[in-house]
Amino acid sequence: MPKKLLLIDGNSIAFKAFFALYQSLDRFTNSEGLHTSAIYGFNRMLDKVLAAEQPDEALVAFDAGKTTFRTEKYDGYKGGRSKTPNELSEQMPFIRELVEDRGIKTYELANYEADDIIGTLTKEAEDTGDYAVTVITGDRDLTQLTSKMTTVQVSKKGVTELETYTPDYVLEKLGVRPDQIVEIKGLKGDTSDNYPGVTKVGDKTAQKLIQQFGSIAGIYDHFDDVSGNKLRENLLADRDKAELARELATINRQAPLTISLADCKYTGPDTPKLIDFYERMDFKSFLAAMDPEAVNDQDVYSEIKFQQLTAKNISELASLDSEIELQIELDDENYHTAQIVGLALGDKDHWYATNDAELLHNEVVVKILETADVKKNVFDAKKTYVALNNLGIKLAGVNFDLLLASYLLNPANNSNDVAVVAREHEYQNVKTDEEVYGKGAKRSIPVDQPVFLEHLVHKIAAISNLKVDLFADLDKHNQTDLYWKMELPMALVLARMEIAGITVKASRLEEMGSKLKERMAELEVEIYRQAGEEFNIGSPKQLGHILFDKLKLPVIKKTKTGYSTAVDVLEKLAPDAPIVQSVLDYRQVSKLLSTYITGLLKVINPADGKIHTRYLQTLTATGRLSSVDPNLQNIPIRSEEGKQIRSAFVPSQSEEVIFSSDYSQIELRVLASISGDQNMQEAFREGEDIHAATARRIFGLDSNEQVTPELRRQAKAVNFGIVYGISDYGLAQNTGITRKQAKQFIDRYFEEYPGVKQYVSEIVDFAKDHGYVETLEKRRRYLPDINSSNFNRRSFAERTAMNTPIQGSAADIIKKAMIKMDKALEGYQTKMLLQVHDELIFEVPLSELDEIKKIVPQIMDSAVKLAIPLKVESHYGKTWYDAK
DNA sequence: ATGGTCACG
DNA sequence: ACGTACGTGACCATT
Repeated sequence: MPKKLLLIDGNSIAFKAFFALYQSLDRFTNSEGLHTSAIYGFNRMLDKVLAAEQPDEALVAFDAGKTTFRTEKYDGYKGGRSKTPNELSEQMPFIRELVEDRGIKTYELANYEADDIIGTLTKEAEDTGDYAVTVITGDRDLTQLTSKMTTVQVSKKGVTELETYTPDYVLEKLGVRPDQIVEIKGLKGDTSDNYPGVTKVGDKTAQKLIQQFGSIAGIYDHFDDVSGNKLRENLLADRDKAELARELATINRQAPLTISLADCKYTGPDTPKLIDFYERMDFKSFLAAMDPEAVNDQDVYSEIKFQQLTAKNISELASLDSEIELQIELDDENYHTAQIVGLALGDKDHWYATNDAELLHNEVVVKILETADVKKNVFDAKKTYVALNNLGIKLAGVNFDLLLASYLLNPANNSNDVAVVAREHEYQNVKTDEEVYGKGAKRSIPVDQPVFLEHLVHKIAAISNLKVDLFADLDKHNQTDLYWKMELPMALVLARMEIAGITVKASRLEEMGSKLKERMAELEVEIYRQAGEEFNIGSPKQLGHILFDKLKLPVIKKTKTGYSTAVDVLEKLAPDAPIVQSVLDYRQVSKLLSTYITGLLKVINPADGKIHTRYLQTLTATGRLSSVDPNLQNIPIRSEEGKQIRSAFVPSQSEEVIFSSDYSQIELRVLASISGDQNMQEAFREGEDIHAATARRIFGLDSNEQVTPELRRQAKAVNFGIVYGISDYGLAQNTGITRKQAKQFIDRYFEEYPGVKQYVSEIVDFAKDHGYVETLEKRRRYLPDINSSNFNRRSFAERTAMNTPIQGSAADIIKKAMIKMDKALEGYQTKMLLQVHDELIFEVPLSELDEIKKIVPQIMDSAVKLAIPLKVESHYGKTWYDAK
């Protein structure tokens, strides 16, 4: 039996694998943001080939670098190729590691390509005699190595699909012998490697010539026999090119290798290393194939023993550990109004579940829940607090919140489904709610079925299993304080605010609503009159038809689906046609009516006349909160008509006021502080108007010169632009100046604020090196696109790298303030009700007003110590509208 | 379900 | 040359 030798062209297979999976590039990333598509494809190929070949010796050859003996011969060799995408090059070191962990030798040699290494080794094998050689490549050129002893397999689409070349197959497919392939290539050249052959000679002519003459030398030896004048002319003119091309195409089979076949023993995988590698790459299917036992424990949905909790066995709970897992199951997302439909709790050895919510009132259960010394591990602490509070139970002792921890580790892992989060962290033994309850209209909770209780138990088991790992990961990220001192206490503070709710006067909204309805009817008539027909004004499609087809107004912007009718477009058209202004007015009124009048009226709780929003603590990428059902963070303020909505937001008691404090310019202060820019810090320290100060600087005004409102406006836009991650295009778009002017402004800005310039470039570098950015309090955001070869994705990631530490640190600051505030307000009747990113809103009894006026700004000011002071402004009044 | 629009910081 | 300002949620029309 001849020995089996397997030789693989590493670079070309990596390329093929990468582009085969290019569509799914985003699906193949590990938890650290590394792309893994080519690694994955490469490994699929290895699996298949190793199984098929069972080689005695194996080697994967790689290209050593850009310059080789071929580039010395011909400058342009492989010139004009676009750069290897970063998403691929970042994977190359891992492919080598993979290959070695699988027990296969890797090799590269300066000045030579992988082809030449493979060619030289096949020669050694053939000279030795007793070998069967298989070459795996993505490059057809290697088929020239085909011989009796050597087969070449070229990957087709999908990488694992291989086309096998034997000498017979080469002859059948290309019409020439393997050793003549270089002759063909000499004649026709190679566009992908960027070298020319003979003019006007392609596949067909080259094949005919070589079949007739055997080689390029043969053509010129018997030149008289060549037919066709034009062809003869070209052959004569391009003889040098043909000979050079032949040389370039020829694989060097005498490369000065420092290894030989004896060094290429295939040893099989180093199993522990390979398992570790698969784990780092998040390759679950490969892992499962390697180590089915480890997987059976974890990766398959398996039974968990539990008891149904009943009035009879409920006393057993008293003997549970001092640390338990707890899941309260609700019938609706909105935990303020939802009903409890199930409950699971227990410790590692004893799980209990029930669909009888009444059992929550049992004194044994209440005692456990309200005792802080019994630690609770949950999924979504805030939800759990509120749901239990609805029953009058004050949950205490929350320890681990799987949702919160997962969000802090990576804010992209923020699903509100236990199973989705658990799977992110490699724990599989739990199903999603959708898998158990169904989705959409079919969703129903099988309250009377064992599957339901089983599902709940699997949830708490997941929480229990992930606790140690996630705490360890938080520690690795230096996020222990972020979790314990900021986010976990925050959950309770937010729960209190949501439960408190804000009183909204329905009568006031209704009164405004009827006026708006009248106004809308008037505008409707007016618009129909000007359009000459009736149509649905709320339909961008129909409106576009009226404005641009019927009335022939100029088209300024298009959307994917048709004409854009967005405000900035309509504002440009308004001077030309009165109908446009009417449409703008109609839009404003209709927005107020549907979102803020009807919308808010729908969510006033009839029991207490209040609105209870839900803050989503684990949603945003930056660490901000968001607010839903309803969103109370976007109540109108910019237009007077809209601002009136705020007059319906009132204190819950008479003799109280709405009190509001906001951070002034918090994001720019954060920027001044983290960038260390002395000029910007000075402006803040001197208490200057930052936009005016910026205008002075970038427009070079003397200290006694007035900053005009226009200059201030422009400077303000630049300040905003910096915070958003500036680009000249974006700034121009937003301010209506030219892109060139925008660029000048930005350049001037960076000259005047050199610290900011340095910060911007350093933070982007940091992101490129680490794959993430951090806020003041170590909140982290991963930026998988930061090294993308796609300009758009990369640019977006770069802007995000600049913006996230600013926006996120501002979010950290107000969160800290809120936690301190909650403590400071103990013993007061004053209640913190709302948070709107840089603003806190309270209801304050008049009797406490004087004190609150001092306490609130003092706490907000001292939330963190920055290089420059924070500034807080406060207002109050009878309604939210009047707190200005 | 998705896209357009518009409300907020 | 590429074609964008950062972060959100609700409503409506359309598919």
